[in-house]
Amino acid sequence: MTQLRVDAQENRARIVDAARALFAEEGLAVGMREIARRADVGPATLYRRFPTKQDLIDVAFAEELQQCRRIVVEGCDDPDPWRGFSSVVHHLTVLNSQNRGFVAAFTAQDPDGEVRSTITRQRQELLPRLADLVRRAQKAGALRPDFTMDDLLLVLQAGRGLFSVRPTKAAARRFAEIVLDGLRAR
Amino acid sequence: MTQLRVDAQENRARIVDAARALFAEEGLAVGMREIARRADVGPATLYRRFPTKQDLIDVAFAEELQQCRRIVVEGCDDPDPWRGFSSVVHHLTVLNSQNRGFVAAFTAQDPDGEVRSTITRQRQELLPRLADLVRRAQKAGALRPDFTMDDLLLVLQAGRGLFSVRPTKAAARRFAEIVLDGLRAR
DNA sequence: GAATATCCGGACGCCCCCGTCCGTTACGGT
DNA sequence: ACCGTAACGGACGGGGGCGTCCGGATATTC
Repeated sequence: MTQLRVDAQENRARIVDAARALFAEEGLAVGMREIARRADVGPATLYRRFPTKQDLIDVAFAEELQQCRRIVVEGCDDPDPWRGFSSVVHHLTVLNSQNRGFVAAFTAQDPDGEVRSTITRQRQELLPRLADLVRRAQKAGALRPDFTMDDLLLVLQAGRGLFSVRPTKAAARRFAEIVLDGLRAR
Repeated sequence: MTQLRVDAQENRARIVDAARALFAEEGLAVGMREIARRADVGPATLYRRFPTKQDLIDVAFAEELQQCRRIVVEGCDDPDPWRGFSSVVHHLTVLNSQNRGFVAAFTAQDPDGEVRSTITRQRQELLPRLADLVRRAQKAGALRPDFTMDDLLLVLQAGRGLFSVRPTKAAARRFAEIVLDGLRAR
């Protein structure tokens, strides 16, 4: 791929924008057609740039992925492990609540092959870091000792349920607050 | 409607069973066709008995609705309001986790008319009771004073997110435990 | 064992999505 | 200004769900 023609670049950009918006609002289940319509582009153009929905997902969530990465890295670098941990939970919960598709994309296993989408790779890098953060927070006596990584995924997954009502940031923050109070060591 | 012919009764029963199973496993979005196939019945037969999906939902969730009602009533009758409250949260969370469709059906507003499905009526009866339980638990100093009914719905909605992973009872129980620890007054 | 009302399900027309093909448009280098 | 080619999108065949209709099958009644 040398260089796209400028009109093609514009179309590609509009497609990515549309996909971002629709994935965030409606989730990953939106049809390719709907994305194309929103981008004001024919179906063929969409498929030409992104033969697979996964290709589109990878590009559309690149920004969120960076954001996610920043949240985790910053949390892990915090000298106070509990503050780092609660910051991660808080921010990831809010991020989820603002983007219906992202957690789905982040959590989804890619079908049994070696496909290894960008997102999968990121996940594999971030999870061990989080596990370490959890360990440190527990050692510091701040995080309940029976906490496991499964619990973390549990909480993040639960955040997805918030979408059934209204994806208010306030609601997400409140939820994170309650959960974090439940996770603190007594 | 006088009395169904016995073969028709059998078919109706199989339809309800199929709907119950599919709603629980897949959610309310399952197609009428799929329900009919699972019940080993033609589409027309399904539509003859249940012209609307809501009709089918009402009948299919009758049992869960009773169960839900029992959970709430028993919780409200508990002389220890915190024990009652936590029992409600715990059991409703587990109930949710076992049934993808139920919370959706219970939460859904019926479209702006006076339709008033059975489920809607139940909800309108149970919510005030819960509000009272919340008030008593707070007065007893067991439930965090800033708790609101919105928080309760928030938590129950969040429970729906658990379905994205695996609807284990254990996971649901664990989630309820964490949340309840977060809701307890300090 | 017929007569009859009840009930069944295959089939229909409609709509929408899927991924692809190909005739047309318009960009960009000369 | 011209031309080669990248890029476009309407249209296609296939598949599936929707709610309904109607000719045939079956339970019930006498």
